[in-house]
Amino acid sequence: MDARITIGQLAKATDTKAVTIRYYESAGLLSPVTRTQGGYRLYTDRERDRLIFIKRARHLGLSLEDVKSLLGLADDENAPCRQVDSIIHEQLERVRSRLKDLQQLERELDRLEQCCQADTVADCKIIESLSR
Amino acid sequence: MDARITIGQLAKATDTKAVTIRYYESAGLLSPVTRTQGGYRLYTDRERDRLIFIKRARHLGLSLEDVKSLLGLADDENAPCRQVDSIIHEQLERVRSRLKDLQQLERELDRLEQCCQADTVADCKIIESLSR
DNA sequence: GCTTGACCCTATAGCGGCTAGAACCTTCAT
DNA sequence: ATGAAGGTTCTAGCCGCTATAGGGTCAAGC
Repeated sequence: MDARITIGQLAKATDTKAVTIRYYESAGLLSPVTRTQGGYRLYTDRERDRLIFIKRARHLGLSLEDVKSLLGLADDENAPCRQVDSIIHEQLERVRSRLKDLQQLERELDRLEQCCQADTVADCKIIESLSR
Repeated sequence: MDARITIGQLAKATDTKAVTIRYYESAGLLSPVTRTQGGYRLYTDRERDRLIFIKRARHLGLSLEDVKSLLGLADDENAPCRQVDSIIHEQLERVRSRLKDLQQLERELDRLEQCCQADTVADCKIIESLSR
């Protein structure tokens, strides 16, 4: 336990790119425990778990800012769960709103696609529809 | 007819910001017919219509690159409609794929939201789920 | 003709979340 | 001692705008 791994090993272990890990560091999400004399970043299981947490949260579509908040809350056992809830809830609302937009878009594109049987742009209903 | 309007008037007429119009110009989508001696851009109805076309296409979620292609096709009466179709079709596919992802996401977020009734982060199922 | 104020100009930097590249340094096995 | 593999920092690019700074132009009213 407490084994130290380099950024490349951490990257492989979590299926992340090393550049992305460095980027998360610059964004204040994940720091190496220490460095070698030559400046190589070193990580432990703790950071690996943290990175997995980050990836799962990102997979939910959360912004890095939200992920940062979640990490802060996760670090404090006494933090009110309500704040976690509200981050998730707001994301759910964003996703639902985006879904509505996309469904509307799908209908429009589908209608457009259906309506054109022409050969040339001169008779193209799609172009016509965009030009009105 | 053939009245010349400034960028601000075009912006108001099409509900676009002047900076955005300039940006479209820099992207090769829309140029003023001419300029005043002092360098002010001047537009006619033709550019207004073109900008409306751009806005409609953007509203369909098309990239500026795609919009540019559509404009090129629209300018050529003899261009094959097939190319227009395929731009629309590919966009529809992208939208459908994104819809699938988002629906999956909605389910995950919904599940997460349901499962947490705790007071503090120590018992929070959401955090637990992210940490596993 | 002159001033005022609304409008316009260019150039540059920033957003988010990475990704790519250059130019260099470290580590480790042989 | 050497060479390959992997690490370092820094800078710039992607998309589609948006914001800011620091200036110039235009039309109207006096």
